[in-house]
Amino acid sequence: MIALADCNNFYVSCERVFRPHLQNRPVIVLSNNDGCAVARSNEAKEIGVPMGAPFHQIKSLCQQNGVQVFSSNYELYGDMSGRVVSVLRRFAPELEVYSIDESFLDFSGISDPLGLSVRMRRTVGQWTGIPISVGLGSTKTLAKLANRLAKKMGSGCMQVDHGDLEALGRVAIEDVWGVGKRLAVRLRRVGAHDAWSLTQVPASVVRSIGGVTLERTWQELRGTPCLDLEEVPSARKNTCCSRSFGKPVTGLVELEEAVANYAVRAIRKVRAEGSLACGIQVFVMTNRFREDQAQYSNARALSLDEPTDDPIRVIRRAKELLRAIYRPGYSYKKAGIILLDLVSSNSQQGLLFEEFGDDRTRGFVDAVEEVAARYGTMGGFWGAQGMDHSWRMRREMRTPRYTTNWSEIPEFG
DNA sequence: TCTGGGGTCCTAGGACCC
DNA sequence: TCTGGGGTCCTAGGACCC
Repeated sequence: MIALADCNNFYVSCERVFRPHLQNRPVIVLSNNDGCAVARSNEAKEIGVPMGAPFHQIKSLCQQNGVQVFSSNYELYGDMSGRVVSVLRRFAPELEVYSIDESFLDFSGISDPLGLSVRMRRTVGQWTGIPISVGLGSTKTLAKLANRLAKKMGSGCMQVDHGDLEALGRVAIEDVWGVGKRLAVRLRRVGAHDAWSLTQVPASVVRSIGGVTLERTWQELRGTPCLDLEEVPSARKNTCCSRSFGKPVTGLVELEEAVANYAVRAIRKVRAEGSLACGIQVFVMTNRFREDQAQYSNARALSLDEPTDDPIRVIRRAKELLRAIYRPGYSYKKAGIILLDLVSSNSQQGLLFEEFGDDRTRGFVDAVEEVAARYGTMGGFWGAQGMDHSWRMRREMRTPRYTTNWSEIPEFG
C-alpha cells in the first residue's frame, strides 16, 4: 500500500500559518515576477480565479472580491516543506519526497492504513499548521487518484482499490496522473473519458497513443505497480537558473550582469550537491507575448574540457556564450543558464595533460562562497554580478521570511 | 505596463560507421 | 523499375510533472 500525502493549496497554507486572519478568506500567491496565480485558497477558487492566470488579467476580480494577494516566498515554503516531511517520516520512514508539497510513503504491512492516515493528517496539522490530504492505493497512480478524490470530497483521507469502477469513473481523463492535455484529447477519441474507461482500452491502443509511458500509467491504474518509491533522489543531470526581468533589458552589460548572477546561483546548487558541471548553456529571449515587438531567442552551449564547480570559470564561459548570441536592438525579457551533464565530484576524472584547478584559486573561491553562505548573497559576491540589479524580478507583496531569517521572525502580542 | 521556474523521460530522425 | 542493411550515438522536440 502506498500513501500520497499532499499539502492543500500549499503556498497559501504557508502564508496562513503566520497570518491566521487569512483563514476562510480568499488568498492567492503569485509566481516569480508577480506574474501568474500559482496557488489559490478554496475561497479564491470559488470566486473563479483560474490556475495560472496572469495577475494583470485577474487584478480587478481580486480587488472586487477582497482577495489577499502575495508574492511567492520560496524561503518560507521550502522551510515549511521540510517541517511537514519530518513529521510524515515519523509515520513511515520509507518516504519519497516527490515535490515541495507531496510525499509518497510506503504503507505496506500496515494493518489499518486509513486509520494511520487520519492520525498522520491530524498530527501534521497540529504540529506544522499545514492541512494535508492523504490518498491510499496499491500503486502510486492509484494513490494519486485517491488523493484527488479525498480533496474533492473534503474527507481528507481516502483509499481507492484497482477495479473500483465507482471511484475511477469519477476522475476525468485529463486529471489522471501522467495524462496531460494533449494525450487527453487523443484518449477521448478512443472512448477513454475517465480513469475507469482508460483501463478498458486495449494495451496496444494505449501504447500507440502514448508509448511506454502511458502504458505504465494504464498498468498502474489496473493495479500493477510500474513506478517504484524512490527514497534516495537520483542525482540531477542538469540544473537551470533563469528569471524573467522586472523590466525589459536591452544592453549587453545588464544582460551579462544578470547571467553572471544566474550562473552563481546555479553553481551554488551544484556545489551543494557535490557535483561538477561538464557543460554550460546560455539562452536569451524577448517577450513572446508582445506581438508589436521584434522577437528573438537563441541559445548556445559548450562542453568544458574539465568538469568544474568554479564560479569564476563558469561566469567567464557564460559571458562568452552570451556575447555570441546577443543581438543589439531587441528588448530582452528573460535569460538563463543551464549547467549540463552534472557528475559527482567523487568520480572526478582529471585531464591527462592538464592539472586539475590550482589550490590557491580553489581556496579563494571556497572562502568567498563560505562568506556568501554565512552572510547572505550581498555578504560575498563576484564582481561580475554587479550591484545595481535594475533588471531584478518584481516581488512587491512578499511576506517576511518568518522561519529562516533572524530579523524577520514574527513577534506576537 | 503586466504573462513563472525547474525538472524528467521518450522518440524520431539525422549523422556516421562498417 | 532500380537505390544495401544494420548498427550506434546524438540532438531536438514533444509530452508530462509540480
